[in-house]
Amino acid sequence: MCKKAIVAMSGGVDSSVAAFLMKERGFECIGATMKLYHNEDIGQPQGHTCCSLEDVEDARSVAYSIGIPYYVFNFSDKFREKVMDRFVYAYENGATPNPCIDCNRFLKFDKLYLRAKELGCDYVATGHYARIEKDRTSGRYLLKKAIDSTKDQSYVLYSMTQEQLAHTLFPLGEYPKAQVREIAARQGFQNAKKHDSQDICFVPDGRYAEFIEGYTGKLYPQGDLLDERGNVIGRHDGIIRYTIGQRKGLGISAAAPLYVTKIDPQNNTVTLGRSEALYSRSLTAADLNLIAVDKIERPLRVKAKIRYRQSEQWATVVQTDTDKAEVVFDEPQRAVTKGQAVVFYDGDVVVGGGTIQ
RNA sequence: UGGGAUAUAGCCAAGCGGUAAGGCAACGGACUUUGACUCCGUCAUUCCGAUGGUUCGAAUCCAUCUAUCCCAA
Repeated sequence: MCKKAIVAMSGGVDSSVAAFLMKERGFECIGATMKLYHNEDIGQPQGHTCCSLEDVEDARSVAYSIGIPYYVFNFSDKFREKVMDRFVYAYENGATPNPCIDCNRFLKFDKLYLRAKELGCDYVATGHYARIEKDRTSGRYLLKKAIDSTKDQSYVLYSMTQEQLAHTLFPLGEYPKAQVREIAARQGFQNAKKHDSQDICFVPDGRYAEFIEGYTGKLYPQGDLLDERGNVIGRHDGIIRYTIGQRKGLGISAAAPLYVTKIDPQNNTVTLGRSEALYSRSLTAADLNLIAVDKIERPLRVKAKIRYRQSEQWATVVQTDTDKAEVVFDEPQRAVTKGQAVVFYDGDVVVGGGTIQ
């Protein structure tokens, strides 16, 4: 008998084509959109968010046209707890979160996966650009980069467990983006020309600091802007508005551009320095998740990424605890930022990753 | 009410008689399924503290005024 899968459908092109491909491959599919938040909660009366009414209608339309049942699941409580609250907490503590990673970890491959099981499904399928393969020798499921390297999303999936990988399918992993759009157009999907999403889904205008203030009802007080020696050189507009390596919006005129080099939530200060002051050679990763191996037995040579869009850099990883690792780069890296993810690669294979401390 | 110096865009600053460099900041755009970085573009046309003067022509020379700084009292 054929396998059964839930396809996460956001209303966008990618997940629509993913659903189509799943159906083509003979899976018994259920289309599902996760209702992650209510627009009132994020101060958006309407508009382009990843689960707006408009998106739900796009997803429903596609599901109907390919002939699969379609549901909307209300996961807003979980999303609030595991994505938005953590997002706010990170900024309040001087870190810079990546909510997409949390959404994958706690919603798509946890909450949605559990729901899939309840509905008798064997798999969760999504429109991510990445590949999953089973390694014959180790018996482990491997997470690999997408064929289309320009769209590869393996970075935001590093937290996936073996069980999750065993029950997840990424039908787009083998396709270039252009071909995905062609398929959508050929199938006559109404969202075939819809623009690629960007920004944080629950902060569609990109003004995340305003979101945090609206969400928490708090105001984040101004504080001192410090130079490298600790001298006060200006005022900042609240610690949540800054991230390591940031140049814009500091308002301080100097001989050379200044960048944020340190954020101190205890003293409510932000330190500025020159570009050269931003480089560091090592970092500590927490929340370590390993995919290709069970444990890093000895110092491992990898290529590592410390942010979503960055070329990989040679590094050596030493596991120091079950969920911790030390990473030393061959070359100093610019703006290593607390809260962002570091992901280790061996060629196309994701070895694992963690959260930068 | 002594002597000296400086006054150019939000900040720093070039310019030394021929019709306002550059950097920083700011703003706009590109890039981008996180925040950044980066890249591209814009940014002194009642004009160079004010008022007069010299000159074909002045931010550039001269005079006066104003402001600020330094030294001496």
